[in-house]
This record gives sequence, structure tokens and C-alpha cells, in this order.
Amino acid sequence: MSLKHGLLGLLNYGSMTGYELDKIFRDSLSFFWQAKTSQIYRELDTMECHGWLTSERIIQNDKPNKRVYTITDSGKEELGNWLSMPESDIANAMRVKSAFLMRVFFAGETSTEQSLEMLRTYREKCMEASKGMSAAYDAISKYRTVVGNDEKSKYWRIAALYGDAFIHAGLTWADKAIAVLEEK
Amino acid sequence: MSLKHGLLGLLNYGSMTGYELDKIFRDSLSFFWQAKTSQIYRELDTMECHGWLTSERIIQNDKPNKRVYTITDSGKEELGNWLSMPESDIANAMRVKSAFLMRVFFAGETSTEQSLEMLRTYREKCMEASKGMSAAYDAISKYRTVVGNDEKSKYWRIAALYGDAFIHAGLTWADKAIAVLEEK
DNA sequence: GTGTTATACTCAACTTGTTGAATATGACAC
DNA sequence: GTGTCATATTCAACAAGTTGAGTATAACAC
Repeated sequence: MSLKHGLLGLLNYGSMTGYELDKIFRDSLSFFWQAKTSQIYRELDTMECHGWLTSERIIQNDKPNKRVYTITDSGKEELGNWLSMPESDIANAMRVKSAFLMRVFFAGETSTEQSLEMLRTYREKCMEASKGMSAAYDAISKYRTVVGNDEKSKYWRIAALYGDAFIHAGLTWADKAIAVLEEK
Repeated sequence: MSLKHGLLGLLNYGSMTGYELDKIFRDSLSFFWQAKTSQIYRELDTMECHGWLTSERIIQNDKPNKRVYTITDSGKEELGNWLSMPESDIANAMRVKSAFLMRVFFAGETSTEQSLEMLRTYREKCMEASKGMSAAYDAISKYRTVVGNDEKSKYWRIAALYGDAFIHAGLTWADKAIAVLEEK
């Protein structure tokens, strides 16, 4: 249900269109949650049916018409419940689901050279992601001025710190793994 | 498609029942891929339809009858293709999907005390997971003797190292995050 | 006037994953 | 003879996520 709650969280900052929500997801939440445009619109529909949102059609002359979504009291309540829900998805948070690691696990079926190649590619992706983090921090600064709340942006920074920590862990792991395979 | 490939990887070690596959998933792959029993049986069905597996019904006297699955040449080919498939899910591997981090991101809506509570719980789960890793290493030793291949178990260790690295990163992140919230 | 980009949204088919119950056998303990 | 555990599998309904194409408007540059 977390996509729904992510959307509620964003709409709690202010009313928005599906298009804007989609962009913010890509810009800033995509590090820890990804959603396709089509899924976002679908979820907005069902959330409106639940009564968590209302929507209003805005006629525009310079651009295509749009639909602006606004969170309702019932939506705010739902968001609050989700935020204070304990345990269950903290346990969930520990869960990794990685096709890549599954490949590492079974890489004994291929050659050492191929496995090293894979790990080196992973290492490079970590380096790229590491550079990309500055964009995330930029996005945080940008949206902080929009939302105008430093207390909230503190939590965004904490989430970004998670990104840094895990990218760094990925790098050092890759180095260690490469070393294990290279030793003879 | 990774559950299918995980099952192929295990069946490549030797023929097994759905029940055994389910247990091995829980024992050793669950760190990076989780699947429900019912899903495993469903996937085995569709994989047999693809011709990646054959199955044989074994009549037992002391226990309920069982169905033993065996990987076919076509299945081995599929496994090989998946293992040498580049890029695509290395990029995927970088992706985190965490409802917990989403909650951190929006935790500004709740009190600092509640947020700290959440982070402390996370920290504890990391500690638990850290202890649980030794069980994973035990499982590796146990299955190494079953599979009888040290070269392969090398990769299992590498996967386990990933677990260690990420649990450790989670711990230090949680400490940092708690420090950020506690500073006034 | 042509191509590109940004805006704005919709749809359908499909695969994957979750929930949770249901069924059945035989061993072993008390 | 009752209860529990380990073995072994099946089913159905539902929720979530993916793929990929399709539709449309208007600004801006060249």
C-alpha cells in the first residue's frame, strides 16, 4: 500500500496533478520507491474512490487541461495511521530483494572472468549513483523552498543519508568480492 | 522473472520437490529474495509448461507422496542466459524499495519522539539481523557439503558478505539519523 | 512547416506477489 | 487415542507492479 501513502504524503504538502506527482516521484522518492506513470494515475483513481482525495478539473488555455488532486480529512487520517504504524514494515525494511544478488549467488555456474565483469559493472554503477546523490540533495533544497519547512526537510536529508550509506556499503562490498575472486 | 531463475539455479544443483525448494528459499535465499510457498508451486507449474523442468511423481509409504522436479537442457540454457545477461538488472540491483524509508521521508508529519522510536526499532532489527547472519553462514556450510563444491560456495559467501555490509551500513545510518534528530 | 520538448493523461493485457485457508499422510510422544 | 509436528501440495481471490502503446495541446526553435 505504500505507493498510496507516498502520494498522500506528497498531497499533504499541497494539491497537485498526477503529472506533478509523477515528476516528484522520479525526482526525489525514486531512490526508495519507483512507480510508473500509469500506476500513479491508477492509484489516484482508487484513492479518490476510497475518499482519501478529491479532484478538480482545471481548464487551461496555454497547456492541456489538468486534474488537480486534494487530500481530504479522511486521507490525512489514513496518512497519520500509516506513519504511526509500527513494527510491520520496519521488519519489511530489512528485506532486500535483489535479482543481482541472486545472480551472484549462482555465479559459480559461469566463469570467474564473467563474475568479475559483473562485479566491476556493479562497482561502476555504485560510483555513478554516488555522483547522482548530489542531484538528490539539490532536489531536497529545491523542494524545501517550495514546501517552506526546514523541520520536514530534515527527514528528507536523513533519507538521503541512507542513500549515501548504502551506496558506500555497495562499493566496499564490491571491492571485497572482487578481491575474493581474484585471490588464487 | 527472478524467482523462476532462482528455482532453476537450485534445481541445477540437483532434483528436488517443491517442498524442499521452499525450505531452501527460506534457509538461504530469503535474505535477498522472498517467496511464498504457494507462489513457488505456481512458478514450478508454469516452468514445467515452458519445458524448463520435468516432474516425476514418487510414491512414498512413510510420508505423503511427492513430486520431484528435474531441470531440462532447455532449463539449463535459460539459466545460463539469465546468468550472463548484463546490465539490466545490475541497474535493478541498485534500486531500493523500502516502505520504511518512505516513512522516514514523511516522518516530519509526526513528532520527533515518534520518529526516534521508529529509528530505534530499526536499529534493533539491524542488531538482530546481524546476529542472524551467523545462521546464514551455517546454512552455507551445511549446503556446501550437500552440493560438494567449494568453488560454488565461494559465491554464496560473497552474497553473505553483502548481507553483513548492508546490515552494518543500516546500523551506522540509524545512529547518525538518531543523532541528527537528537541535536537541538 | 517541421521537429522537439514539456505538459497532461488513459488504457489494456499481463505478470508477479500476497493472503490465507484447505487437504492429506504418517511419525512420535504422552 | 489425542495432539502436535514434519512432510507435501493445492486453490482461489485479490492487490500490486510492468509493459508499452496511445492521445492530445501548445510552446519554441530552426
